[in-house]
Amino acid sequence: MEPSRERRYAEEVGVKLASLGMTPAYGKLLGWLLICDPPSQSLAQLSGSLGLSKGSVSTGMRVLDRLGLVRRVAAPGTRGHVYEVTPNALIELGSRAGEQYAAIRALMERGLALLDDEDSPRAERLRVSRDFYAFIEREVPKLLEQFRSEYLRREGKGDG
Amino acid sequence: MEPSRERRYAEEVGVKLASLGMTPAYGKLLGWLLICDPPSQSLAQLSGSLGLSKGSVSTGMRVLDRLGLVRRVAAPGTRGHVYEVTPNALIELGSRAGEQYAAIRALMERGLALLDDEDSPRAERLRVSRDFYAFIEREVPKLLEQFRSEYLRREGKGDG
DNA sequence: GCGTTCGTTTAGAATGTACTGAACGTTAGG
DNA sequence: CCTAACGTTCAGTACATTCTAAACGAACGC
Repeated sequence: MEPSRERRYAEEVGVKLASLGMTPAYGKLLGWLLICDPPSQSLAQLSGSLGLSKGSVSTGMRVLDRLGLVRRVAAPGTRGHVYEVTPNALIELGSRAGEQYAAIRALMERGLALLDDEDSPRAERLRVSRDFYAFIEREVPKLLEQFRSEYLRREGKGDG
Repeated sequence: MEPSRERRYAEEVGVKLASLGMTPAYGKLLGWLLICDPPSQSLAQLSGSLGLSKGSVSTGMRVLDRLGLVRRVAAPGTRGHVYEVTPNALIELGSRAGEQYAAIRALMERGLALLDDEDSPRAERLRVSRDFYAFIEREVPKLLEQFRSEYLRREGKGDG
């Protein structure tokens, strides 16, 4: 049987997120939760729809949960839970990029400390890099805040 | 024999860049070129200093070259070439992040197209994400330009 | 024109990663 | 208490990646 368009979309998101450090299976889960109907699904549903083992779904959801991309909610009536993507999941994801920049800046500092003379021409390559990442590190949070106030606040949206 | 501080630094950079999609060996090469003395080194020197095979260094330098992080220069006198890191290597690297954002935005668009009604509440999660990445995609180039004019131009630096 | 040095390419080995499947708690209803 | 549904954990396997080593090509000095 041909996989559905929705299924293939989840697959694509999985591939993309894999290239960003997540595993394909976990990215697939996130992709599916972005478009699935109903938007909240149980472990069994996810496992079935995506052809993943219960184990993969279980650990996958835990990982996504700890990253703040997904959340468990108690399912009313039936026992057990149901998972759904958080409204700002991908914003959360994008915001995290800032940490990477900080790590690189730290590496540049360490490199400079290694050279005899931080002011020598030889140290130029490291100084420029450090200053660049320091700049990014400083500006990115401002950018995020700008988006929040210009967009989210204007539209009166929250993340529950 | 205990590895030198420089060698260990290269190693660290390798690990970090590996977490960003590069392979450890290639990241190691870049790390070494950031701090080594002399700053331009031959394939044989790199291979020896870092304990990598000639093959790894050869392909690694080609990859780094195509990414604009490193360049070959003809060595005067002796036959053969010599490699050095470009002054703005890590800036180049950081700037490339913008492409990732564009790819994610495209994915969000595709997701929206998959839903029956793009304006439905169900589509909210995707709309917000799309708008966020579009915002970032728009703002990041401005930020890079800002850095160039405020820092590089002020200091009168170029990348040859 | 040969020998030597420099660099590239590729097959293969070693290592690491992602996912499954099955065994194991846990909770709730009958 | 017993059974069944639900979820978690973990050992093992299949797969992919990374690096090496060795064969190969190209350029220069003699």
